Amino acid sequence: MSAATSHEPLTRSVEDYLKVIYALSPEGRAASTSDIAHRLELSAPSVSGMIKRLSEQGLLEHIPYKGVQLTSDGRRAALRIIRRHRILEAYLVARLGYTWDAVHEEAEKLEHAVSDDLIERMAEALGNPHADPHGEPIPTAEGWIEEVEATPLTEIPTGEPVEIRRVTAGDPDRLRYLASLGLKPGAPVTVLERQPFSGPITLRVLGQERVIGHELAVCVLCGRSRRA
Amino acid sequence: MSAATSHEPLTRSVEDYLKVIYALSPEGRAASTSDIAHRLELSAPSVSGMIKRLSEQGLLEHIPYKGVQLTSDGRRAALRIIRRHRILEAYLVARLGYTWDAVHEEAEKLEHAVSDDLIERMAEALGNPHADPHGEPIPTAEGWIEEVEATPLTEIPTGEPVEIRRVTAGDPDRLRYLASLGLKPGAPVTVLERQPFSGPITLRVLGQERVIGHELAVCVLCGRSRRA
DNA sequence: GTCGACAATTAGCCCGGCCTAATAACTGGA
DNA sequence: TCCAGTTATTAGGCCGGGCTAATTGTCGAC
Repeated sequence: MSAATSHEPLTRSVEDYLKVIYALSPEGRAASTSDIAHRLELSAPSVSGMIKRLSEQGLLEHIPYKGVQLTSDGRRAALRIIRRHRILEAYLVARLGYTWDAVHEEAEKLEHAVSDDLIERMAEALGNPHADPHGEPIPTAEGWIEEVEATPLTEIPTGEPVEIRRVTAGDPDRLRYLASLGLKPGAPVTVLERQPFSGPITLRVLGQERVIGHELAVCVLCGRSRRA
Repeated sequence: MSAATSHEPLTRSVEDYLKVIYALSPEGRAASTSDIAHRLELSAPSVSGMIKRLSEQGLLEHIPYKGVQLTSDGRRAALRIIRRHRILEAYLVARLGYTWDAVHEEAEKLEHAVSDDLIERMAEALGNPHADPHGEPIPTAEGWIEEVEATPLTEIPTGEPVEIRRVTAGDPDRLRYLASLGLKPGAPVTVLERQPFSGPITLRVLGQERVIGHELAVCVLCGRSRRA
């Protein structure tokens, strides 16, 4: 345990590692060194070295040649950073006129610099939102995160009216394009037709008929309309 | 010149050095290694080393054993950081409910992380203020800074109505105390009496008579009321 | 069961930015 | 004019966090 419990501030690097490890290890599965390296755009040996340090600090569980998982301390730290990131994104859009395609980069830098106090003030100013502009759930300050179940557009049955919950594209160009079609969280859509073999999908959104490719459609996650 | 013109991003450390060197070298005078070290709470050899690197990068003019001065590139960079810092302070107070004693620390970290874009959005949201909550002038994006002439309360003639321009205390406790007396930028004050030998000063502010010590009074800079 | 492909780790290096200890340069008084 | 004290710089080291090259594990195919 030792260092794990003591609250030495984490470095920027460490925070980035924890974030991607969280993203790469859904439900207790382990993240591989090379996946982490790929996500962070670092060499595998660099990641290997950091993994060793972080497991010595009690933030990771490492089974050599098998992968890593966050410990509960690591998970808590990761969720704190994710909370910062998503609140920042929400604030930038709501209060400073950013568009949803531009916030990620800015939040990526700020998340390492803001104090908890500032984050809570931003959250409060926004009425404690529970999702960021892309529909990603915002963890609470206590480290609880809502599990949003949502289905990619590619798997929604035709004719069933659904609502967009999350858009998982990161690339600004894709986000701008999707927004131009009205495909943003909260928008009601109905899949009209789906071509086989990863073909295009025809849908109705905001009264318009639209066709989008498979690659984009998998980023658009939907669920039944919340308020029935 | 070389590196000076190219816009490689400056590190956090470098930005801090430039800021304090700017603060320590008023009107072309040189800043000494030990003064810089003291302000940054670093050892003198560390500063010596950094000075060498920064002058090689064209940000400083260094005369060994004599001191350093910012080059025009260095000055431009310093003013950019100071702009960020002061706009951040202003924004935090105006939009997120911070008090003027709490903003410095937060801005100190954020100034190294925010983008120019974000800073300009904040400035615009505030109507492009020309001073931060302590009355310090905010440099323009082009690197011009207003020279505010102001006189410490300790030198204001008795009986002359003046207005507070700047409060140069950094310590949160002092700032809170001054605010509790109404001694903030913009407040009209009149010195009623001054005791000799750095003694206390009696003044009228907001219709109240107050007595403050010499040490605090030197931090309160005043000028003739702007709008006559 | 062995072999090859590929993933992961170790070895050894670099750089930024800090440190202490040792040395060198100014400066003001005797 | 020289010496002491102060101030600055050089020497040499450490740590975090990257890198490449070399080595070692793992595992599926034969």
